[in-house]
Parts: sequence; C-alpha cells; structure tokens
Amino acid sequence: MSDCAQCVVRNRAICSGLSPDELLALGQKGRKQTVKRGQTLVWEGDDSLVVANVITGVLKLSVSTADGREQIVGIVFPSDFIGRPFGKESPYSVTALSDAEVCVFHRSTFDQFAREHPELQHKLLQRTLIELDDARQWMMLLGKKTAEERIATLLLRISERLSSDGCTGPTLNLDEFELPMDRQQMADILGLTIETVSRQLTRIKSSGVIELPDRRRVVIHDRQALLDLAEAA
Amino acid sequence: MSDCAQCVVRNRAICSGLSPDELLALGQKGRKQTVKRGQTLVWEGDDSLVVANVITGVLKLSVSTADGREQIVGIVFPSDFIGRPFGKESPYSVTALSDAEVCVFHRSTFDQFAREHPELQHKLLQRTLIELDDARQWMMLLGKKTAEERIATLLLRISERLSSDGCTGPTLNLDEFELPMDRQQMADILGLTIETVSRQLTRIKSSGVIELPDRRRVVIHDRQALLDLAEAA
DNA sequence: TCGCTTTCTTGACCTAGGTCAATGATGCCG
DNA sequence: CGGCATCATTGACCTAGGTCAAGAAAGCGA
Repeated sequence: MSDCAQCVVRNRAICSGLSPDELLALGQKGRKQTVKRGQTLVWEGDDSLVVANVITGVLKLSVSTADGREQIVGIVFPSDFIGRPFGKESPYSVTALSDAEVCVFHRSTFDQFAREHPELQHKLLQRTLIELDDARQWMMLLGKKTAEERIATLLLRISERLSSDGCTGPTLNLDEFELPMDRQQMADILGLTIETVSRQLTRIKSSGVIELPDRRRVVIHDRQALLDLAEAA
Repeated sequence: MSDCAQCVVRNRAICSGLSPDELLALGQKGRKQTVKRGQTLVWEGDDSLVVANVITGVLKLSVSTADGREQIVGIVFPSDFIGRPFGKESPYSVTALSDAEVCVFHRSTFDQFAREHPELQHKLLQRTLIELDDARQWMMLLGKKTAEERIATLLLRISERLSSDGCTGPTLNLDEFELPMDRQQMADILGLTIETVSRQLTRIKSSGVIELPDRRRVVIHDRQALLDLAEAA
C-alpha cells in the first residue's frame, strides 16, 4: 500500500484513529487489491487468512446450507471492514457484488498489529458492535416482517448507506440511487424468492411511492410513505 | 461486589483476563443484582445506562415493532455479557427468562475502565465477534430454514450451551435438559408461531428422536437424527 | 443490427405455516 | 384438595409467499 494519506476512505475506515506514523506502519503491511464482480475473496469454512478494508465497491457476506440455499448475512460498503480477526475459520463467504478495491492484510499480521494498538482495537470493537446491532435489526426483519415491509426497509437502508458515502464527492441525492445487487441477491438478503421481490417492487411502484427507471435504478418519490411501509422499530 | 475471586463465572466471563488487582478495581465498580423472571433490565430505545455480566440465569434480548410483534435477537447465559458499551441507546430490551443474578456496572464507568484496560477490551471484542457470528448463523435460520429445521437447531444449540456451562458443577448430561423458555418464547426466537412450535415438537417427539417428559424438559434420544433434521451449515 | 443469454416480470397454482377456536394439562393459591 | 389462571396441544381452515412455467426486456458480442 502506498499512500494511506490519500485514501478515499481514510476518515471513515478503522484506520482513522491512527497517528501518522502508526498509519504508515499499518499501511506497509497491507496491499491494495482489486476484486472483480462475482469474485469470492474468502470462502465460508476456509481458514480466515485475510482481513481488509473496502475502498470502493460493494461486497456481500453469505452463508449456505448443504443443499444450496443461500442467505446473505451482510452487505459491505466502502470504508467497511471485512474478515474475521482473531478467529481461525471464516463463518461466511465474502463475494464482490460489483468490481471493488480492497486494502488487504494477512490476518495474523493484522491481529498482532491490533493487539499492539488499543486505539485500532477500540475502533474495531465499535464497528463490530454496530454490525451486531445491524444484524439484530435484520433478525427482526427476517423473523417478523412481511415481504412488503422487507422490501421497503431494504430500499431505505441502501439509500441511506449509499448517500452517506459521499464524504469525498458531492452530496448524492438520497432519493435516487443504483441498487448494488440484482433481484436474486435482494431475495437472498430478505429471505424471499426472486418472484416475490419482483412482485412487491412492482406493487410499490404502481402505488407511486417509488419509480424504477431501469433494473438497477430506484427513485424514491415519497420517502415518508416508504417509511410507513417499512413500519416497525 | 465483594469477591470476584469466588465468582462462579470468573473463568469464562470477560473479567477472566484481568490481573488480581485489576479484578479488584473492576469489582469495586460493580454490584451484584438479582433479577426476577419476567423483569426487564434494559428497555429498547432507552439510554443504555448499564452493562453487566450474567452470573446465573438466562435472559433474552428482544426488539419489537410498533404493532407489537416481538423478535428475540439473543439469548444470554451465565458468563455472557449484557449491554451496549460505547453506545447511547440500547437497540433491544433485556429481560430475564428465569430468575437471574447479574453483576452490573454503570455503562460510562465500564466504558472508561475498558478503554484503560486493553486486555479487557480485547476480551470484549472477541466476545462481540462471536456474538456477531452467532447472529449471522441465526439470520440464515430465519431467512431460509423450515420450521422443523429451526426447532431442531434450537434444541441442539440450547443443549450445547447449557452443558458447556458446567465448568464448576458436575458435567451435565448433554442429552437431557430443561428449556429456559416457554413455547411463546421459542416461537419468538425462531420467527414462528406458538402453534407451529408445538406441532413440530410433537412431530419430532412422535418420530422418537426426542422425548418431552414435561413442558420444559427435553431428552434427546438420537442426536444424529436431530442434527440431520437441523441440516445445513 | 442481429442473435443469444441473462435477468426480470407476470400468471396460475400450491403449500408451509399462520389464524382462530376449542380442549386438555399443569400449576398455584386458598 | 378444588377452583382458576396460565400454558400447551390439537383441529379446521386460510393466506402470504413459494413453485413452476411462460413470456418480455435488457445487455452484449460479433
């Protein structure tokens, strides 16, 4: 890794609390890697050899049953952290949903560095706690919400997440965005089938709350209505 | 708190890495509290004022929708940690499923102590990472598993968790245990209704894989068969 | 621009699990 | 004990969402 000081996610990634020389030390241990859409960086059950920061792109975390059912258990955006520090096996696969750039570390190297730098470990803890809160919110969605509520919730979450990325670029319009995934992947996140996702999207579209100019693009016309559809906590 | 050195969970709780004098310092900041079955220690959305270690008993973490649907997003056993350090609001309620004893700290006091003791923070991080892995396994269950698979998975998980508690007592029989929750709570964990839970339990019982001597008691006759029913990752 | 492939939508039908309503157990307190 | 309240089971029925099967619409390489 050459220059962390120029990194587009330097203010939001876990590196952000480090002093300039710590940053340099950590930076020397990492390397930038590009990942093509569809490429899997880590396989479920494999030894967890790497961790990484996401610089650009979107990736999914997924687990599968023996008979091939897949559940997406997390979506990872720029500035997010990937991988399972302090653990031998990765409990999920990490796969790119779009072309992506990540900043990769050997897990053992990173683990050691983290243990020697409490500030980094604290950042990691904070982030993990937030991820846990998110995962639990998602458990509520998967356990108790209707298909329509799930779709509405997902659209809102993605729109929030994508717009909050814009700290280096111009402020993005919260109400118009590109889905970083196809219908099947939406289904795998929401615990639904692709047909149900499609049907609910057309339903919400017909009601005028959203518009779908093309497969990936979403325009939210009435955010309050969408919030009402998403209901709940 | 008087005597951490005698604490029954001292070897497994997050305190376990601390030196004797650190333990003493932390111990002086905490206090033992009993919680009655059904009593709520922390409310969803409230300011998160306390964190705690569970000494005895079982508690649930739950989130609710505006219209009263409840999802249990975590079950907490002795030696587990409760609460949301480094965060203002608790994203879930914490309620006792049985009478329980917990060792409570003011959140801000605990936060500060943790920041000053990297070893404690590391333990907390490790534990949070495991909880996150568990939550994600549960997302798979909620998103993709059938009612029968869910029930089988829950029974196995509880039996593992209860038997691993026995580090101070005699080794408990893994295959016979008391459910720390009623049918409604099982339903709320599994994203099912009470009727479905009941039906699936009788189905599995009829097949001879388990026995249900009374409301709470479970005997696993054929663990492998139960594993097969639980299937998946 | 033309095929070819992949993705998405839509329709017809089915089923796992939800809902509603009794009925049966099991406490528990007097 | 005996009467009530809680909890669990069971049955009959219903429905949200799954399954299966066509199409329709994009993307894309030549």
